[in-house]
Amino acid sequence: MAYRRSPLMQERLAENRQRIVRAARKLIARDGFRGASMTAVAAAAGMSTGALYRYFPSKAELYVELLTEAVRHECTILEGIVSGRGTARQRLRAAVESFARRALEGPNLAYAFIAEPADPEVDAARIVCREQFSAVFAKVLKDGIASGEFPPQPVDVSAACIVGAFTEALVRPVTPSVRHAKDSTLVAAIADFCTRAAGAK
Amino acid sequence: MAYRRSPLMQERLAENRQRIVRAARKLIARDGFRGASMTAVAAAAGMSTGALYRYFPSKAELYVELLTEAVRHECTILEGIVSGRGTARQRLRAAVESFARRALEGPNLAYAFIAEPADPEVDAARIVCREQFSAVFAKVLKDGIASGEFPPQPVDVSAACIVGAFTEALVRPVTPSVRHAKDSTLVAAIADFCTRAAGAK
DNA sequence: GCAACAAGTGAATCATCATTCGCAAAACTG
DNA sequence: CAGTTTTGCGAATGATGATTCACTTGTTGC
Repeated sequence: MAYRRSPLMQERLAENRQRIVRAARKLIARDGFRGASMTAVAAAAGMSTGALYRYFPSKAELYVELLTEAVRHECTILEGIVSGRGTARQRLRAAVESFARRALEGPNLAYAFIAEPADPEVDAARIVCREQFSAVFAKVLKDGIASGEFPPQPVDVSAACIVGAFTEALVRPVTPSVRHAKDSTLVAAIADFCTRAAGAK
Repeated sequence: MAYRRSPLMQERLAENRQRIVRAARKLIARDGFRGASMTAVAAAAGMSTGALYRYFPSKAELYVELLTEAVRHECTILEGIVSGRGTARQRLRAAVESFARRALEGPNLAYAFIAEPADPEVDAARIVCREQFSAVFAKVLKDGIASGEFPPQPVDVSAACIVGAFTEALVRPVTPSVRHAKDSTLVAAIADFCTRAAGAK
C-alpha cells in the first residue's frame, strides 16, 4: 500500500534536481541573479514553476545550495594546491592563479557568486563562502610566516585583503564588456600583486 | 502673469532636496538600500512620496546622485593626500588609512556604496565610482614606479587590487555584527598589506 | 483679491515575482 | 486493475514597492 520510489524514479528525480541546478547556474552566468527568476529557471529546466518547489522549498534555498556547492568545489581545489608541495610563496601564487583563471572562464557566474547580492539569506551564505576562501589563504600565509618566508602579519586581515584584491581585479573587467586583452597577463599581474603583498622577497 | 520662483522659494526647494538626500543617506546607513524605499525616504524627509518625484525622476537617480556625490567628496580628499608631499609610499599609505578610517565610521553606508547592489543603473554608477578610486591609487603607484620606490607593475591592475583589498577587509567585519576589536589595528594592517603589495622596500 | 501656475498629497495603479493550490497525470502496491 | 500516493502543471494569489494622478494647498504677479 505504501508508496516507495523505485530506483528508476529515484534517478529521474535526482536528474531533475540536477537539471534545475544547472539551469539556474546557466541563467545566473548569463544575466546574474536578476535573470534567474523562478519562472525563468523552470522554463530553462523544462518544467513548471510548481515543480521547482517540489525540489527546493524556496528560491533562497536553491541559490544557497548552488552557491555553497560551487564554493565547496572551489575550496577543494584551492586546498589541494595550498597543502601541496613547494614554498609558501609558490603555493600562494598557484592558488591565486588557479582561482583567477577559473573565474575568468565564467565571468558573470563569478561575479554573481562573489559580489552580486540577492536575498539576505543568500548574502549571508556568501559571507560564509568568502570566509572559507579566506581561511584557505590564511593557511598558506601562516605557513609562510612560520618558515620565515613572509614577515609576521595578521593573517586573517591579509587573507581577506587577498580575496578582495583578486576579486575586485577580476570582477571589474568582467562587469560590462571590458574584457582584458590577455587574460593570462591579468592573472599574472594579480598573482604578482598578491605575492608581493604577502611580503615574499 | 508668469510664475517665477522667488529667492525664498528657491531656497526652500533646495533645502527640501537636501532633506531628501540626507534622509536617504541616513536610511541607507541604518539598513542599507533595503531599508531605503521611496516611501521610507519620503517619511523620513517629512514629505509625501509624490513630492519626492518632483525632485528626482526615479529612485535610481536619487541613489546615483547620492553615490556620485559621496564619491566625489571622498575622491577629493584622497586626491589631496595623493598629490601632497612625501614619498609615494607614505602617500599611498596615508590614502589607504584615510579611506579605511572614514569607512569604518559609517560602516553600513560604506557597505551599501561599495558592495550592496541595487538597480542596474546604480550598479553601473558604482563601477564608475570604483574606477575613480582606482585612478587615484594608480596615480601614486605611477609616481612610485617613476621614482624607483616601487617595482614596475601594471598600475591599473594593482590599483584595482588595492581598492579590492581594503574594500573586502573593511566590508567583511562590517556586514553583520562582526566588529573588529580595535579599528586602528585593522586600519594599520590593511595599510601594511597595501604598501607591501605595491612593493615598497 | 484673483487668475495662473507650481508644489505637495497619498491613495490608487502597475509591475514584478515568489509562492500556493486545485487538478491531472504518472508511479507504485497488492 | 483499483486504490493510494507522488509528481507535475500553470494559472491564480499575495506581497512588495515604485510610480502616477486627480486633487488640494500655497505662491506669484497683477
